[in-house]
Amino acid sequence: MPLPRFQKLDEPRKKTILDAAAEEFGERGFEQASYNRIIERAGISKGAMYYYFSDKDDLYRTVLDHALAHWLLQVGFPFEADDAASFWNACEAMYARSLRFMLEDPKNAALCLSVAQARERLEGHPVLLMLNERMMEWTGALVSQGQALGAVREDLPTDLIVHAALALMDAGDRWLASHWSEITADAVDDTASKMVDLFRRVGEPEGAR
Amino acid sequence: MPLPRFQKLDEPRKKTILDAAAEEFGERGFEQASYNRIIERAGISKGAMYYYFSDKDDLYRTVLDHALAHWLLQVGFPFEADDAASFWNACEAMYARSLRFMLEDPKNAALCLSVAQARERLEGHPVLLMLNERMMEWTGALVSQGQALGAVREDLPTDLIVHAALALMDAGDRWLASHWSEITADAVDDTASKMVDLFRRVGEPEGAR
DNA sequence: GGCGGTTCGACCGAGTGGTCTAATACTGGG
DNA sequence: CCCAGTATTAGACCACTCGGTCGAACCGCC
Repeated sequence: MPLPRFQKLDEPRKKTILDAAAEEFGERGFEQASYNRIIERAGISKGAMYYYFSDKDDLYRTVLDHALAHWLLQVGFPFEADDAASFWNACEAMYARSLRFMLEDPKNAALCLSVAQARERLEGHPVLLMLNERMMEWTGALVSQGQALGAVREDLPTDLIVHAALALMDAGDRWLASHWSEITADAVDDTASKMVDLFRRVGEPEGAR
Repeated sequence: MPLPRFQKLDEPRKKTILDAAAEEFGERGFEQASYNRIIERAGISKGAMYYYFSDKDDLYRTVLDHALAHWLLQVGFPFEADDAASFWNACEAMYARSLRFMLEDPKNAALCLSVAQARERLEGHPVLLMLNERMMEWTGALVSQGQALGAVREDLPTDLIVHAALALMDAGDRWLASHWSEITADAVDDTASKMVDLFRRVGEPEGAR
């Protein structure tokens, strides 16, 4: 919710500002990020910045909104499954999309990771907590769908499965990050397949294979 | 590495100071923690604090050292395994100890979680990074032991397994934290068993059961 | 009295998020 | 073409917190 004036800005200017903010917030998180430094990075004056955003909070929300929108667009869809096998295939495809997203847009990737961090710390900026809750609901829905298709076990609390799934996802991201240079673009599908196998092991009903 | 004078303080005074610091650092992490606030909490003057610790960094290291020492003592040992089955049993016992540690000493638990956080963010205070590296080496050794006993698969990169294991552990802690009130002391073993089953699913060789 | 170890808190410079005024750029109407 | 009035920009300034310093005071002891 930037002040409406911001929307009227020409595209490159908007991008410059949002990019600078995304970098700073991504690198340091909300608290540690310096509004002054963002202003400096964006090559804009303080007055101008406060003319477009009411405060640091406002800018943060705007930047996160953008990143999340990108993520949903690029990763979340399509997801179509009508039996257990196609469910796991769809997961694999989605995971591969997620990897590509991280690879090609590290700036937004860092922001998305900060959402995961809020989950890990159980605290953080209210906006992070809210996004994280949405993320968990979204994952919960996915798990339920899997259960309905017989792809996911039902003998554990759903929220435990959700936590485990998200944790594995983060672990994968982290492992990927520490092997960044070795991951060529066409190794993505292979990696996704390996990772989703871990998800299956955790999530599949006993003796499903 | 507090200044040697600190060691000569009487026990309750030391405890007051370290507790205050552990709380603040545990709640907010190194950067966000306020040295001034710790001083206030400890009910001590600034001059006295700087008389015992050379700076914020020094205090942080000291506090983390204490917490880690406690953890190792209470959780790390004993761990004895001479075949696949006893390996997983030992894991279960260790996980149960870890749960008890978290339950009965939330102050230190929060500090230990901040180490996990450094892993998740791939950055943080140098001391956190170092501790985290030690933690990963330690887990890596555990995985190797498991592999030697045929309890852990060898078809994945070791460090991926380590990342996955630590992630599942954190997920368990988090899930536990959000069900804090429901966990009675004697439910610990049951929970540990459930959780280690997840570890087994991820870590065991194909078709081991 | 004087000495060393200890405690105190005023003070410092740097950096924070945020405000405000004055100057500038841009607009449409006469 | 000029001018009034609005939209935009610049950056000095504000109060505050931060980690850290320092000289004075205090205390028990010889």
